[in-house]
Amino acid sequence: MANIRPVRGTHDLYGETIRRHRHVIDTGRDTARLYGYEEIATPIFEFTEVFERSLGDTSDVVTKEMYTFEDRGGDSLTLRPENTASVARAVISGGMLQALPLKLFYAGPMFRYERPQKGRLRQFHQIGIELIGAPEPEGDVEVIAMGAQILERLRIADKVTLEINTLGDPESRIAYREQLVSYLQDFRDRLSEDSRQRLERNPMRILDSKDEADRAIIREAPRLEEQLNQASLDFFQAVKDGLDELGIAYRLNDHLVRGLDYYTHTAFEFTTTALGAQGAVIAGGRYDGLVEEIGGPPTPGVGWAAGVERLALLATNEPAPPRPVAIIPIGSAAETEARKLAAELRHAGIAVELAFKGKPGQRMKRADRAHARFAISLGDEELKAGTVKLRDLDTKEEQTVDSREIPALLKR
RNA sequence: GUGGGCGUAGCUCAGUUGGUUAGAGCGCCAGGUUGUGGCCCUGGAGGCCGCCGGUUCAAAUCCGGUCGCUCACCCCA
Repeated sequence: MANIRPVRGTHDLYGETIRRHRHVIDTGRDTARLYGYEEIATPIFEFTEVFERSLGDTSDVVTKEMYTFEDRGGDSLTLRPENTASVARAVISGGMLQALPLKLFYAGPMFRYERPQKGRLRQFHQIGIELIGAPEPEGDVEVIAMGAQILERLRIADKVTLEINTLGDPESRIAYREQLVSYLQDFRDRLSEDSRQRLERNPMRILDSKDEADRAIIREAPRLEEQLNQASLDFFQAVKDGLDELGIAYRLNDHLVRGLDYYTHTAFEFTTTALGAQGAVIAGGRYDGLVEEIGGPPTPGVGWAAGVERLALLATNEPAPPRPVAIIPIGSAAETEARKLAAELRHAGIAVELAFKGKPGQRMKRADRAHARFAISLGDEELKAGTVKLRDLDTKEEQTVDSREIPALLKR
């Protein structure tokens, strides 16, 4: 029996789990609507090049986490590990850059070849937004505010902390990186093995190392904020002021970094301590160099992605599903009438639970299990009189009513 | 890729120093109740004890391997 199973790191979603999942996505989508963001759905796979160019060929995602395969035509394709690159590609492909700024929302599955653990899967789901073509810090603020509002609406804002940092503009960041590398070179032998590799590939990541020895070295390292030019400082200040205006609390974290060159200015994460080792539930930042990197004109952008599974693990108080009405025919003559009534109610927008078979007692039990609010029963007597019995399953009150009144009665 | 924990019914789990037909609770199906649910009672279905091999008169139990799940590292949502 254990022979047939889903692929490692993938899950079937049903019942309670998918209800929570849907709740997260619906909340995100509706909140995006409030901010004027339009939904976009891109394919779940792209030419491999799209991700290689956008994520950089040294990043972990590209070097060991992509689901890459060759199709029958010999093209190298990759299941999307994240959606920002796809959206940027779509925006270029579709000529959408003519009308900036673009405000986009997406939801869908992403794929990374990793060992699964709590809050981490091979197929997982993200919702996200991208604000493309807005260079202003007000854009960063809007995007962060939307994330905060989604957390509020999910009623998990109290479990999550917003952390922000700035990487500065390209000039500041490049200057800092050189300074950091030259500092760290002196401690090369004392760095952890992981960090020695990061020194080549992604030195800013070392700032976020969990290794004790690394941390000691980092404490004395030059600070990015000391390298920021005035434009970068002004930008970051504007973002912070904007958050303050909206009453959005945040914590500065100067170890919060992004590795790739096209990331600029703001980096932020909404993190929690409630999900084991996976702290980030929403993560994003400004990526002013990305669109150009994958072949479009220089175009600024800012956005974030949120892990649906992670949010769903936190948002355990999703609303109860709406309760249907059960129809219970008694005797074969009533079956036809029951089906007609069910059709009528369903066309009136009322959810109906109608069992295909069973004795009245069994059907009543089924109604109960479907959490029906009312049970409508009808047998020979009712057929003759043109009535049905309407039973309130919570109070057990039962009344005989004219069957023509039913839709109106239930609509209330 | 590396390390820890765990694999017995759909689910949560018992199962003594190896010893007959492997159990419970919940859930499921049916009956008690041929026109009325939740509670109760009775009965039933459902297990290659993850898989392969070894030790033994005898293995769910001991040993080896393997597969899977899970948590953690790296990295990330």
